[in-house]
Amino acid sequence: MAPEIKKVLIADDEPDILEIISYNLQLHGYTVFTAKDGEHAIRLAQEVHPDLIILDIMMPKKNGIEVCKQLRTQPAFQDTIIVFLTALNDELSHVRGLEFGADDFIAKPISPKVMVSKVNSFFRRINKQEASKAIEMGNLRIEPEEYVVYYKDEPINLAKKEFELLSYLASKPGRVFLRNEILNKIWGNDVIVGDRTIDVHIRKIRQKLGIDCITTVKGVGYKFEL
Amino acid sequence: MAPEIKKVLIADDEPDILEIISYNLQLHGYTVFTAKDGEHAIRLAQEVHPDLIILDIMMPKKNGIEVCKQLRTQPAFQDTIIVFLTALNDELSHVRGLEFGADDFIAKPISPKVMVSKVNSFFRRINKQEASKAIEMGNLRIEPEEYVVYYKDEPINLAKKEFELLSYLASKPGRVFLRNEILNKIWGNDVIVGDRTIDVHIRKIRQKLGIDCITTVKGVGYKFEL
DNA sequence: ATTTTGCTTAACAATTTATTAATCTTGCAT
DNA sequence: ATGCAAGATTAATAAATTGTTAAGCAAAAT
Repeated sequence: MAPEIKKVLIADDEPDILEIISYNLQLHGYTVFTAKDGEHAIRLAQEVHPDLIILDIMMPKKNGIEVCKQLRTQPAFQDTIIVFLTALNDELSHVRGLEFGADDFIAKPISPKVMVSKVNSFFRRINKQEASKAIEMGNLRIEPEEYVVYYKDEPINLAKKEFELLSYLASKPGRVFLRNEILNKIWGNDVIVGDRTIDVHIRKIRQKLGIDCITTVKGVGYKFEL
Repeated sequence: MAPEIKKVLIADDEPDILEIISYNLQLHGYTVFTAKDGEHAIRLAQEVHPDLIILDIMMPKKNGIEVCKQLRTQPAFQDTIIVFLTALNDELSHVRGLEFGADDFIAKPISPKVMVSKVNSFFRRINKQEASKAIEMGNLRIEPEEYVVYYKDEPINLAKKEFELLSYLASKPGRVFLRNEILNKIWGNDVIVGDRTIDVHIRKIRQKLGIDCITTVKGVGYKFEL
């Protein structure tokens, strides 16, 4: 898979908080992006595709809940972990936040140390999500542990990128993955590869599998379906 | 196998207990790591890969059961022995603990002396676990006790590392072991050896066995299959 | 003390995979 | 129909990964 780099986006309108948290997370190996208001956060998120987004609720331009709501409408942010920074005991925000797709909350004020360990635990959650077990559909079975795909119980060997690509698409059958999403996930959004690279890999997968399970959605991306 | 060093991780929120137990175990040749809360324990565990993990149930941040549950989701901790420290007669914890993958319990309070002998016995169990069970597949039989592999009942002498490597791979046929996993298990996660070391050992195994039972998964690792 | 055995490394060969570039197809809009 | 845009294909090339061999060293055995 692409990056070992763990990207965190933090949005808050207090520069001091941004600075100190950002510094501490960087110390622990995270790549941190900071935004000073809601709109900035959205722009940045779309640019760098963070793995974890931390949003202050009260922000200029667009508050955290708005930002979350808007990001969640995009497929690329469906699985991103989004958490809110809230004042202690702000029940209302909690409720509204969960409605709009937040994954969790962090109560303010928070020490950098606690913040780091919170973030660590979010990433453990992310990893667990990704570890996932065998995917099985019709005659096709994808075994992540074996790094092999079976079609009618016959093993088919895919190369690493091919296997990862197929697994990714098959992780949500029917859902269209944008070319950009695929690049981000499999190649990493800092790696720059040509336009046709994905196509060629898709081609090889189709060829090796011999069955038609990857559909092209022109101008958009690819999806897996039987 | 890798280190003769026996690593024990103890998590408890009482510094005194940590200190006295840790001291006594060290006297008996164990390398001890201590954690003061659940999250700390998880972090440490992932870092040092202890052979035995002792968790107090009641801890800040994350209780022992949570820690256990979380570690057990990771393949690397599937076979690690995890035991709980519990207040005497805490039936409920026992039940829940076993559900979440604990191997055993130690009742508090416990004297350092008893603790040491408990730990000793856990390590005997670990050794027994790792030895003793012969793996047999097709014409191939791996005898851990004898440190010998038989092919069609003809003994084949593998060197120590070769034997360990083969046994490890064969412990889960079909499953791909990452190069890193292999290094961790067979060489130890602190030992640094060159890139080609694994390959050379694999080569020798293949050569000596004469049959093709180790498959390379490029960019990923190796797996055993007949 | 000498030999043997096992582990590691280094250098290079071989193979496999990834990427690009160039050339077709195809569907769609004009 | 015609021209374009987006993908598909293919082959060539680059990059990454592994295989192989030989040699040095250290520890164990003789």
